[in-house]
Amino acid sequence: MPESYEEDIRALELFAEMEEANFDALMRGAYVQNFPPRIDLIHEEDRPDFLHVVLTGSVDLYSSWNGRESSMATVRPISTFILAATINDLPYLMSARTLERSRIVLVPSTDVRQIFSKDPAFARAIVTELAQCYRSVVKNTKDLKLRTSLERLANYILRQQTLSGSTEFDLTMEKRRLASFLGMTPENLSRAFKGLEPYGVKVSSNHISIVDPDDLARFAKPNPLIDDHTT
Amino acid sequence: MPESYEEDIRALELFAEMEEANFDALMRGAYVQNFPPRIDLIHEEDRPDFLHVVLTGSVDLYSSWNGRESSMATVRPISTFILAATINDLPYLMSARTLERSRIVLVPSTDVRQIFSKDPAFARAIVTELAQCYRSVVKNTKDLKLRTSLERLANYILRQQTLSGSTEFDLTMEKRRLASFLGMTPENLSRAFKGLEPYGVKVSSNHISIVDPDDLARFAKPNPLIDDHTT
DNA sequence: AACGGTGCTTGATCTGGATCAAGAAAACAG
DNA sequence: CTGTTTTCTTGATCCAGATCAAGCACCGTT
Repeated sequence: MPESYEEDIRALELFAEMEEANFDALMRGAYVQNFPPRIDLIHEEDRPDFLHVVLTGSVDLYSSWNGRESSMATVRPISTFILAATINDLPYLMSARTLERSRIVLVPSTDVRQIFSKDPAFARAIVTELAQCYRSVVKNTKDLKLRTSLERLANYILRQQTLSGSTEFDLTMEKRRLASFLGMTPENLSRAFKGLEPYGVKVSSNHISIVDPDDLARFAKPNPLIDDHTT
Repeated sequence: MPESYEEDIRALELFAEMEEANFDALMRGAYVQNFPPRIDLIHEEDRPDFLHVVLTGSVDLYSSWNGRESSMATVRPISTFILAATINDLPYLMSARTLERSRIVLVPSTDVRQIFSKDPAFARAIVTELAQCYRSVVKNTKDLKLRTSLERLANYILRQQTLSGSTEFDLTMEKRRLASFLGMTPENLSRAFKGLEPYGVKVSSNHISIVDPDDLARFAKPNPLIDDHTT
């Protein structure tokens, strides 16, 4: 197993502070795999045999019920999913599929649980991570329950602007997935983009440019307790 | 500080396995308080000075944005809120108010964080609790994104039936709050109850009776990955 | 270059759910 | 008990967003 990606994993907050010996033990049981696009990695209801770490590419977390499907989140390098199921050894609540060609590390769940119980620094990191995940989902719920679809899109665009650090950027996912993530249909997303034109949002293909961010913000009314996903 | 409620708290999974000395230290800094109905306990954006434990009564967790408000969850005895903010020392994402007269224990957050870092059993329990909270919110999101309001109500009724262990039970919250919790207006909740009559749901005031649970289940299609809040 | 496939857009229509308004029923205070 | 307030219900109307249908743009394949 090449040293290279182990360093990347070690750099993750989740693994940064743990004992060297324990980290090595975790990595000993782990292995890397390359997946083509659109491959189902895990499925709702499965047992969490592995903790997954995305090294490159991207992964879609989605859920289904009664023939309907909804995109819940996107996992980008370098981060893990789905920790909560692994830790409590309970069935996955979401399915995961690669969006593009992806390199993914698989760490046996039993190893994670075992080392969790003997490495306090690792335990501390897991708690921080879980609390963060929890807070993210709460923010997402507030977004869904308190805002209209137009407001959700406006705030999504402002968040992407912050992430990219520029008033011009490319969408990081295809529009049909964005629609599902925001809880709307592709048709309505198309119309919603049009609906934001009066606030200075220009869209061509997957390129977005914001004429006047303040103008857009006056409509979107972004709020750190919903939109700041770093805390 | 009377022994009585300390035993109740000790019985909580979160505190059950920790060292006696550490539990005592936690309780030494804690104090109990009685609150009348409809008192705001904490407010979004506040710093988490205390971990709250509900001994009696009930507490509504809700959120606001842009003049709108939505009920997110109800906390019933004996359980805690809001752990995630306390642990990571980050602002609350939700506000909390008493629904009825309630006895609540306040445990200083600094004590919780300090003892968390030196008591492995306590750390383990916190992880389990956080993972459970996380999974609950994910289930709630799936409920919201994958189901119509009528389906959400039908499944809510089936969940309450399971909890009460009977096909007849009383609603545990007023209808306007239930509506908000389910993501609909009070007017529409009223109509939704009517809409479930064909499936054998009878409502009079806050008393519900289900004529044929199987009939209702055929419509509601309950799913453990959304509706079973014990895992 | 022609092709099929897929995603995106646009228009027309439909519907679930929100809003507005008013009356009925409870809950509460004096 | 009585008047007041709040919740719940019902009806009428309105609107956001879903669905249906068709055309268009893009992209990799052969």
